Amino acid sequence: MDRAVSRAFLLLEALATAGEALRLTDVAEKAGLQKSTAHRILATLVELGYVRQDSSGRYGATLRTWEIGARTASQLPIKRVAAGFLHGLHRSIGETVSLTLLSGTDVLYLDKITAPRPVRFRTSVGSRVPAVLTASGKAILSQRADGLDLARRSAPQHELDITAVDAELNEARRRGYALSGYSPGVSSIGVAVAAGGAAPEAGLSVSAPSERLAGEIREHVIEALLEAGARMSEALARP
Amino acid sequence: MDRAVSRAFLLLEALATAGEALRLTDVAEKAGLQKSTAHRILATLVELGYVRQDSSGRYGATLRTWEIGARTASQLPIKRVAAGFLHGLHRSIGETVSLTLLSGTDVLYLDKITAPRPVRFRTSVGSRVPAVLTASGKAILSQRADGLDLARRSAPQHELDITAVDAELNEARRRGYALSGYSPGVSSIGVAVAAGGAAPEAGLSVSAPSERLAGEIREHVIEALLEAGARMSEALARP
DNA sequence: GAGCTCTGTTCCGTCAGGCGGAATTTCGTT
DNA sequence: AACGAAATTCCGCCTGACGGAACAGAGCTC
Repeated sequence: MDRAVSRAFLLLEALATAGEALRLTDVAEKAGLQKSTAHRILATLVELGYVRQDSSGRYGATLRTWEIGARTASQLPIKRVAAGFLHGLHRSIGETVSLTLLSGTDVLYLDKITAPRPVRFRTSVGSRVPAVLTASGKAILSQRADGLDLARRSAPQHELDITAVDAELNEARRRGYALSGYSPGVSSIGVAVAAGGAAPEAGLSVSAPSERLAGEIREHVIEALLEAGARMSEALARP
Repeated sequence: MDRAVSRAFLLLEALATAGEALRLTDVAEKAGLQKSTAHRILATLVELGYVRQDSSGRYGATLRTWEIGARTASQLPIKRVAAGFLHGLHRSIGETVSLTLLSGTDVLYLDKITAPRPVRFRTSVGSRVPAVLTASGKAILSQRADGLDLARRSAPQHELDITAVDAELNEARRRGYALSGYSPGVSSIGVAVAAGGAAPEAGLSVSAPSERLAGEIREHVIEALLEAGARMSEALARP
């Protein structure tokens, strides 16, 4: 366990999370390091191009991390395969559509096409949300043997009613899709995507202000999602 | 200069660039490290969650890097400001629109809304292209004092005709927009965006198959881009 | 503008821990 | 079972990371 390496990533995460440029003292404190240690490692990161120092001496993360991260993400087969389905859904529905990936007990927003009329809430690409709170997350959990366990372990601070969750997952499994409305006024509908009979890891979802997902539109959205989910699962199955 | 830190990033970049999982021997060679050194640092990265090892022992980058990079990118003011203009352009034009940022002599694709009818070429978000080869890059260079110098230093392998580039940049400065067609069959039109009279760093562009950017549509696109560029420059100027 | 304070930067003696060549284990192949 | 290639572990050497403290410098107060 190279200590300097793990400390470098501590610093990088501290800077990336901050959103604004930080003073050395603050970065050091946030990462729990001595000032001189933080200073030396930051100098290394600056030299490597991952961090830069503005004229007033403050440190901030550069886009370098984003660049190499984007390279990793763009090469994911699932993202390539999903692109066409996301476009198809977006075209036929006209609302925000997302691709999510199960990561531990959370769901990671991998890609997204936002509606022209923007939705109030903002889950940006790259963000993490407890799976049990999202529509696509619930759809994924509902089709996994360890689904209820994942739900229990995720979001403990949200004091879930686990029997209600169990019922909801059963219902979702039966119907093939799941709902969510943890953000007030915004509704989502999600389905799971699985590669060749394996436990599903990915999901597709549509989000919009609740009133725009009502009535017959809702039926249309559900139908489109179910079909996209099934087709995408097939597409993933063949190599 | 912490050696282990710089080596850790060498390894991470090697894995992110690879696209597929690599064997220890190959990663070590690609990064120019001893196998045992690479092994130790990779173990650290695995422990930190940036790398994972599949069942056959191969190493690959996880989405962790992408996650923290996305956090950095999503907090960029320029990206937030641009979102509305990108949507507006996309709605009125219906083709692929991009937001680029000058980074050294290159242009970085920061954001993008792709057309439903996809374009042949793929410059994905996060990719880097010599500024002088792109429409928005040329628009940016044309309005900078160091523009010609940046053009000369970028893409030396493309053996540019520098007098032709100079003429093109002058023309772009005069008109307010620049053109590109370095990818055969695909045309782009780009404009620069500058915050409050400073040298421009960002650009907006529209890309489409050449035949879809001809005739009166072309005039419409140019007009929309010029207006979006001007409005966005204003929006950036006020804090 | 002198004095004060708070911060970034540099220094340096100590010694933990990174280094890498080599030995060992594991795994896949014939 | 035997072989080869790769991954992993070992271990002695010694570099270079560590952090407390000293230094420099910007900004603020009175």
